[in-house]
Amino acid sequence: MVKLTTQRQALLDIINASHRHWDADELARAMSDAGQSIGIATVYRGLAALESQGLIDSIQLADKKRYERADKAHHDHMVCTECGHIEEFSHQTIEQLQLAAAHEKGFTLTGHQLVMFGLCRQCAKGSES
Amino acid sequence: MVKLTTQRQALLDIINASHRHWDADELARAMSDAGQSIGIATVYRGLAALESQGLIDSIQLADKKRYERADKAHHDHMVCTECGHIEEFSHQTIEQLQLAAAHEKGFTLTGHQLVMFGLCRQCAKGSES
DNA sequence: AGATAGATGATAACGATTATCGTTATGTCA
DNA sequence: TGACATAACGATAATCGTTATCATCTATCT
Ligand SMILES: [Mn+2]
Ligand SMILES: [Mn+2]
Ligand SMILES: [Zn+2]
Ligand SMILES: [Zn+2]
Repeated sequence: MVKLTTQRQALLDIINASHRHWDADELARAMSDAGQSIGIATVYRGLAALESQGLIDSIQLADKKRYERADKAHHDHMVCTECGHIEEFSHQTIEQLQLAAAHEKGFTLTGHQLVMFGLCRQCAKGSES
Repeated sequence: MVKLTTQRQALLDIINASHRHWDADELARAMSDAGQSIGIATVYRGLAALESQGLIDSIQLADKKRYERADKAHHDHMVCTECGHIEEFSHQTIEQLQLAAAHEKGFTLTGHQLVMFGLCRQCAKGSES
C-alpha cells in the first residue's frame, strides 16, 4: 500500500501551489529553503509514487523530467530555448488528428508528448537584429 | 572546417542504408561487427557533426538520442512501448495547427517533436485478453 | 619537410536517475 | 498497548548516456 507521507505531501503541496514545471533538484532545494530538508532519493521516489497515483503529471524534456500539477486539462508545451520558459497550449483538433494517425498505422495509443521549441515573445523581442 | 572522415562516412553510410533509428552504441557495434572498430567518443562527435551539417536527423527519446537518415520529408514518430518498434507518420494539418498555436502564444518556432506511445499492431494483437 | 587544424581513441568526468542497505515511521492485529 | 510487518527515508554507491581531456594521428598548405 502506497503511503502519502509527510515528505510526499510537501512535494505535492509545492507542485500544486503554482503552474511551474519542477525538476527533482528544484523541489529538493525548495524544501530545503523552507526548512524541511529532504533526501534527493526520497524526492525521486515520491515523485514517481505521486505520478503513478495520478496526483501529478510530468513531461520528459531532453535532459530531465519535469513535474506539474495534474488538476488541469491535458495540454502540450512550447519551450523557449533561450530562457527556458514553458508555455502551455492545447488544441483539440491536433489531439483528434493524432488519434486518427495512430489508428491508421494500427497503433493503440496510450499517450503522447508534443513539445515545440523556439523563442518566447520576450526572447524573440530581445534578439531582433 | 569540418571534415568528412572515413569514420564519419561509414556512420553516414550505415544510417543511409536503412530506415532504422540508431543510437550511438548500436552504430559503434555495427561498425565493430563490420570489422571497422570505432571509439565511442568518435561516434558521438561524428553524429553531432553529421547532424549539424544536415546530413542526418535525430529524435530525442526519453533515455537516448536516435539518429536516422535526413533524406526524407519531415515526419513524427510513434513508439511501441512493448517492442520498441518505431513507426513514422506525417500529418500536414497537425503541422499547420502547431504553427498557428505557436503564433497565438507569441512563440517563434524553430522545431518541434511529437512522439506518440502505445502498442504497435503486432504487440496489441499479442496482448489480447 | 615543417606547420597548422581537426579528428581520433582511451579514459576520466558529468548529470540525472536508480539501486542498496541500514534505520525509522506507520498501520494492523493479538 | 505492544509487537510485527510493511513501506519509506536518507546517505551514498552505482548506472547510463553523453561530454571533456589529452596525447597522438592525419590531412592539407607553405
Ligand atoms: Mn504543463
Ligand atoms: Mn523517423
Ligand atoms: Zn524565452
Ligand atoms: Zn510492438
